Amino acid sequence: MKADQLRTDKKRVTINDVAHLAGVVPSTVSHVLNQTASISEETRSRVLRAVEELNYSPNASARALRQKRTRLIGVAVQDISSEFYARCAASILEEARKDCYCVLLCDAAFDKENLKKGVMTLIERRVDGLIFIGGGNDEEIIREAQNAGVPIIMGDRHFEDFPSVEFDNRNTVRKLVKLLWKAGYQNYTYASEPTKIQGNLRERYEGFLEGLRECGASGEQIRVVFDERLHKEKIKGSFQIFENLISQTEDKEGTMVYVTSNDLIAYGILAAAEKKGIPIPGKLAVVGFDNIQLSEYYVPGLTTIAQDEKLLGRNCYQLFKKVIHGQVQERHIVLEQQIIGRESAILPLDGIKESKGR
Amino acid sequence: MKADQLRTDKKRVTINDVAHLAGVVPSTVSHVLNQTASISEETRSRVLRAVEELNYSPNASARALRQKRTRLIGVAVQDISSEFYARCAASILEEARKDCYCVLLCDAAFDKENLKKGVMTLIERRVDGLIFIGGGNDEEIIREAQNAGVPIIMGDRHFEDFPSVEFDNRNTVRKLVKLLWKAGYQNYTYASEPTKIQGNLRERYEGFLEGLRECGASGEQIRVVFDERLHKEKIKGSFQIFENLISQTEDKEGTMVYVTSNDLIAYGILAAAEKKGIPIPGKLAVVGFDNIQLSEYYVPGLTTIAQDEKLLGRNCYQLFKKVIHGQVQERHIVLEQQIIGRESAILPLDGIKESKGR
DNA sequence: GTGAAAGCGCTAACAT
DNA sequence: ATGTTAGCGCTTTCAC
Repeated sequence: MKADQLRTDKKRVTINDVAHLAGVVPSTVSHVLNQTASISEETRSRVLRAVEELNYSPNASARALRQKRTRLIGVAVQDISSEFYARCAASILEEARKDCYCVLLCDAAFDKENLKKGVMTLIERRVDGLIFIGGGNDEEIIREAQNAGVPIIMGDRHFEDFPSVEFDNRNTVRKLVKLLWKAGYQNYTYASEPTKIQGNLRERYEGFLEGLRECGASGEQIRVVFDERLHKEKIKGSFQIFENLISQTEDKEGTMVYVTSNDLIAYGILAAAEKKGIPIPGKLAVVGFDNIQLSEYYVPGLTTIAQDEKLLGRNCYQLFKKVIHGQVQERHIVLEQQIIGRESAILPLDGIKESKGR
Repeated sequence: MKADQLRTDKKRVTINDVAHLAGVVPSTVSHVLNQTASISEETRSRVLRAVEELNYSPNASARALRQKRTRLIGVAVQDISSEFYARCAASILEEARKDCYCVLLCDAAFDKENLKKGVMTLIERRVDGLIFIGGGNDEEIIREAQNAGVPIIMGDRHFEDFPSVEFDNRNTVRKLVKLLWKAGYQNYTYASEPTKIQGNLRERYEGFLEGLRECGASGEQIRVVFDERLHKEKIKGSFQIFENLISQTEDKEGTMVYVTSNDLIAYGILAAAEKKGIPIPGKLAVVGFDNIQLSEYYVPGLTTIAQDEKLLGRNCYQLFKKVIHGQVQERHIVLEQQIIGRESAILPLDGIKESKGR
């Protein structure tokens, strides 16, 4: 036996076996199973009995080859280990399951090469569609899929005119900043991964700046920290960065509020602050992003921005279905985010949701 | 156009097109691409040029149909949204990618019906193997896959004689309890999802009881809480449960230590304790399970048990490869867990890892 | 209402 | 070293 040969050689039951047992011809079995022609009730039940008896399960590869569609959908995420992406994937999986679509997952793990290799494989698999969740700076990979004729959907992201489902990042953060200003915060630090790669991160940052400008904040009141370390191990990176930086804020008059692009980054800052014994939210306040499960119960409760991953996933999937059926009305869907006020940063009560949940 | 018809009808380039352009016959192209025969350097380069020029990408369905193997692997998890399962999946995805295997993910989302439907679809897809991570009480589903002839691997789980990769739950918890005893804790509460479904949870619980028995603890010192609410929304459920229960511990002499089956459950308890103003770890101590990313930075740092998800995933994948190649030596792999002492429960220093990371 | 027949794109055994 | 050929399991015209 060759080393690379599988021992999957066991005979599987085919449509022919079913046909034979039912005393009909394969195409009849196919028609019964797919309801693609009217079959007499008698033959129908004979066929179904044979299917049952042989425990027949149609071969999806053969079907795909013939039908020129696979009922496979590719989902490429930046990092399946992070709660946001995992929830997006879960949502798409849920929709797909109802539909008998299968999901081929591609986890870039923050690495462009991984993404490329994964997407190329998805193309070979002839996925009926490809949903990119997050990411950026990967035009070449998208082109590859585009040239292969794979319908593409962008989730939590925008790229050229590809159909997309996005959150209203800029406006939400602008609104957030205004609330913070109204609450009396004077000094602002924006803490995020570098924004060059991901457009949605850039939008958030711009919303941050816009909001402050509209409030009339001066340059001295604004500090910005972009750091590569905030990409992968966000908490650790954040803790390391702010363990040093944080002391500087103590000199300033008024409270420093940290606006971050991620709850985990916020936790790193909180951890650093606790270590230094800085009172929260008195001398230092923090706002996260994503509203992960823990954020409601962390002490202090984390003020953050919730994104409905389930809604994002569902919309991506539905957009995909529309695209492959050639019925696209609206190509760009924008979803609202929700500002959630808790203890880590005090927000004025009007207009935002106070969700303590307890 | 029929409603159900896709507009994927665009002609894709096939091996015939490549052969034609290169002036050879399809099988030669196949041989070049798969290195399955020796081809003269000259034809080889001609073929490759044609492949390049036409941007040819082989059709995986056709190949699968012919080869009777799909290079598809199914991964079924209990809940992709939780960090543990997501990391396991990420690890398998990483291994599979290197190998040009694709992963079809099935997320049960804690629902047996979901699992069943998902697995049936995976069977139709003719996955070369199926890795179950976690779960239980689903014999019928496993049988279905078994009868379909799909090689099965169990991860973080044991079922009959199926090849498996597990953690040494019983011994780890036994060891943990002994350390807690040695540290002087007198009162113990075990907090977990019900253990009927998942064998590994049962092992942990038994390790807990064994450890305490060996230490000579009396029945009055032991309390056990199994609750359905700890399955899905673990933190919320935990908080709700212990918000009431926790007060009772204040009457007792000595500190109550909570041994839990999950970090999130531990956080629910911590949140409840903080709300009640109970000093940690003075009057109440907590041990988690899984060592999620946040646990190192939470204040107080969470004493917990780390499981190497990457190692689990890798071992599952490698076991799968061995199984399909018919070379299985050891069918059951047991991995060590790691007890990590932090501030939420004090452990004696000897024999365990003090991982503060800062 | 059912059967006959072709073919989706690829690989593998065999022939040359 | 390359070409010929058959066929994987299914669907889908097209006859009857």
